[in-house]
Amino acid sequence: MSISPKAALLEEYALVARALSAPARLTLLEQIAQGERGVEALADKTGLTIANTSQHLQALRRAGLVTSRRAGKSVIYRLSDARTLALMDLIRVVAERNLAQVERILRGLSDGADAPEPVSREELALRMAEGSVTILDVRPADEFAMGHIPGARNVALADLEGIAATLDPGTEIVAYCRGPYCVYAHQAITALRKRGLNARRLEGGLPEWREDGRLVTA
Amino acid sequence: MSISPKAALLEEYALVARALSAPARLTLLEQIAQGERGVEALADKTGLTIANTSQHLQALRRAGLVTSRRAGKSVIYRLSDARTLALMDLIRVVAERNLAQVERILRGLSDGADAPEPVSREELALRMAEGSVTILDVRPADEFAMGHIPGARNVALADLEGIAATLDPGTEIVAYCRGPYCVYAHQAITALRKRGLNARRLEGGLPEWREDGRLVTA
DNA sequence: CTAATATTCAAGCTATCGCTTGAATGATGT
DNA sequence: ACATCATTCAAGCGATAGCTTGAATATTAG
Repeated sequence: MSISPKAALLEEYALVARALSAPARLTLLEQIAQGERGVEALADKTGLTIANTSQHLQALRRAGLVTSRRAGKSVIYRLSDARTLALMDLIRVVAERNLAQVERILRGLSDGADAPEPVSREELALRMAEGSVTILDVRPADEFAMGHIPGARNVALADLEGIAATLDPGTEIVAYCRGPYCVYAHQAITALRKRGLNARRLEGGLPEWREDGRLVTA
Repeated sequence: MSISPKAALLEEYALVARALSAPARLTLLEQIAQGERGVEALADKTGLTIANTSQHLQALRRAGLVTSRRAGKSVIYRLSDARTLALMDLIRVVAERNLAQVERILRGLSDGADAPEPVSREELALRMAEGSVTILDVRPADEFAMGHIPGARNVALADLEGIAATLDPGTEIVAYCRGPYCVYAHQAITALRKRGLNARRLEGGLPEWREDGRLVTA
């Protein structure tokens, strides 16, 4: 009565894909990618209830995408390894290349302004060495506090309008946020470019930067 | 009333993942990876009903994983591009590394025999140039007929027992099948090694070999 | 040991999924 | 136009997913 090994394998592979098939779990993964966190913190960040968050996290754990450990009263979840990020990114790439709807949404984020190609992490590292670039971190302050690209300035999207005037139009600006799923950087770039500033988006976000083994200051 | 762009994007990404979350669709993708095919052929190969197959194929198309074109009365489906294969493979890798259950199933396929590391496609290409290797294609004859690695010999799993005696124990044997989801090659290796033959599995299968831009003879 | 806190479990509800069946649509050849 | 063949559509069914609510289970503090 045992099912075939092939069917059993496919069931397991499907389990991994299924874990990535709910938007709520994708946002959870995006948050966990910023750094390990407990259930309550993740629930706060994502707006899900605690119980719901716990259930989603267990689904992610069953699929091998995250691991958990106890720390006192809390249970801390973290990504299993870099492959989880790679998988999320590949899904994003497939969606961007093949789904017209994604194209449309991303174009909508630019809101008429031209959206230049993102800056690669390598290029940014070079520019940083030259000191010829201003880096904006457009994530919430608490995430910034948990780690950010050295020299980056933390600016909430809401404060961007006020800050824009203080930025040098001559220096190139590079903005980043949580990662490839995050739209803050897109929106920041659009706002800055409308003001005539030379702003581009960083490819990926902090998790990818960190994954490259580059320096992150707490 | 419009939902946020972020939520809309996540919905699209989730759609891609969801397409990969049903075993039936994974087997369909594996078949399509062998070469483009019509609905009826895919239904035959997978054992699904025609209508069911058609519905799954449409889900895959909506997710951008496959494309279709009309050819006379038939509708031919094919993979959108190499990224679909890459995505399937990354899911497999994540499952193999992180899920104990997968480990167990794969070990079960070796059935007590030692399972050596698979042969990389590069290594096989070198060995082929030297002529120091026997290549076995353990897929069904009709798939073999649609394309195979040059010089490969097509052997059904059922006939393997009879063939084994005719194989030179001195020459290394490399077996392959449809791709990383296919278990025929695993089983073939196990059977051959039990007979004392020096057999290893090719990494990936024909689609991956083809994707590397290597020669495939019809 | 008891209280407080963080997480998980369990039950229930609605929406969706995967599959089947039977009818409708599209393209081709006579 | 008609018949034929391949595919898609539409309706229906049982099973499952995602969310909520309320209770149960660790773990630490007092």
